[in-house]
Amino acid sequence: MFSEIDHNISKFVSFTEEELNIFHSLIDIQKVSKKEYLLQEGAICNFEAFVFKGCLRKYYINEKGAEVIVQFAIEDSWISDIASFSEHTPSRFFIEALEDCELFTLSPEKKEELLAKVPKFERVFRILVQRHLSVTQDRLVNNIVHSAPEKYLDFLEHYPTIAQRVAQHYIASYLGISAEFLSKVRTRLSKS
Amino acid sequence: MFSEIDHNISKFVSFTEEELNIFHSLIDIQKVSKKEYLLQEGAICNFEAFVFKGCLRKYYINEKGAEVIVQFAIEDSWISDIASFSEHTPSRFFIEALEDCELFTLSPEKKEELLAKVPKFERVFRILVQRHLSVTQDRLVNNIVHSAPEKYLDFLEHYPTIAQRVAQHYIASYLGISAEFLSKVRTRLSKS
DNA sequence: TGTATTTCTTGAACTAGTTCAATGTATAGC
DNA sequence: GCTATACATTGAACTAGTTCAAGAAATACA
Repeated sequence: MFSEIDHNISKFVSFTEEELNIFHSLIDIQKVSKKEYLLQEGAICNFEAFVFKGCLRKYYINEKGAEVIVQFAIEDSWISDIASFSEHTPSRFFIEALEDCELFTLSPEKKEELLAKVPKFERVFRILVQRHLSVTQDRLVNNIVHSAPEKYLDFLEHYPTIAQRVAQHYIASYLGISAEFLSKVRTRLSKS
Repeated sequence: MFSEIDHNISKFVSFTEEELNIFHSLIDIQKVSKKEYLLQEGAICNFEAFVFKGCLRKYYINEKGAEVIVQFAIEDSWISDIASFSEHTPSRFFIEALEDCELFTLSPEKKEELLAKVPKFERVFRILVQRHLSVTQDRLVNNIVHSAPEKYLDFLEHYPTIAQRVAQHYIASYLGISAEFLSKVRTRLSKS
């Protein structure tokens, strides 16, 4: 049951049985059904969640009232609003389950407790954030420079499983293009 | 001489005199003249640099041969290529001084040494990366959703000093719009 | 199984932003 | 102070992407 998350954190730092037990005692299991929300705008995000089953989207509503998807999370990935989580400020984001999900969650208090008891976790979280930053920077650059077809192909390459699991208009929102145009891009691509 | 950098890291964690001395003994001072490069594409980034004087840009060259600026760094900010730095892989980026600069730099080896001697630094670096991630995420979202005038106004608001210090076509590149269009946007904005 | 709802496609009219080329304006270095 | 070079502006022609509206296809679920 803990094998996926143990594997995920052990990519960077190795832990003893004992240390992993402490970790396990501090994380909670949470189930979220499809269409349920893990986080609502205005709430303070009190978790860092590791997905071990299911798929979620994180989005916000812009000034024009449109949803803008900023992240999809599937198995073996983490989702949270770090700014809200670490500074205890209200979130701008919604996190919604797109499928029935099973998650491990860590609260700010338990995270501090974990860091106090097993300081090695500072390193794990630093590296996790670092990787997340690297991915976000790539995505930013990708987004600034590439045309819609390029962005879509890039998405397919990076997230082939997500592309099959979520509705196309969600992908359009994630890529920052209109759903109609994505559809046109797809037919154009399939003709070549 | 160390006061700026000490202040920068002490925003998150407080240190004893002793700990700061260890830190100071491990960082190097480096001067870079205008138009000189701190990092070239293909090289392995062997530093995390804190700018205490001057201004730099980080960019890469895309498939079409165009420069794409991904970051400006001025006083009191950090610049590096984390992916290359932490995984010892060749960088895709150039980092060029736009003015004469003075920096503190930390090599991967000395960073490890610092973390070993003063583990509290894990926390500092985790929080620094976390903040950087937060800023990058905002920028990404901003970029996906906003029109050129909105992006430019947003830039002016967030980085008023940079806007005055660097050439306009660099700002255009950072915003992901053409230099000509930025010029048109500016005249349009000044007429209202 | 049938119906409601959500998702996807297509076309026509439009808009934001690009590209290219030409001209004007600063600035740095000698 | 002059000249070369880098930087900024403007206009005209173009292209990528949007918006709106309507219909088709897929899916969910009672």
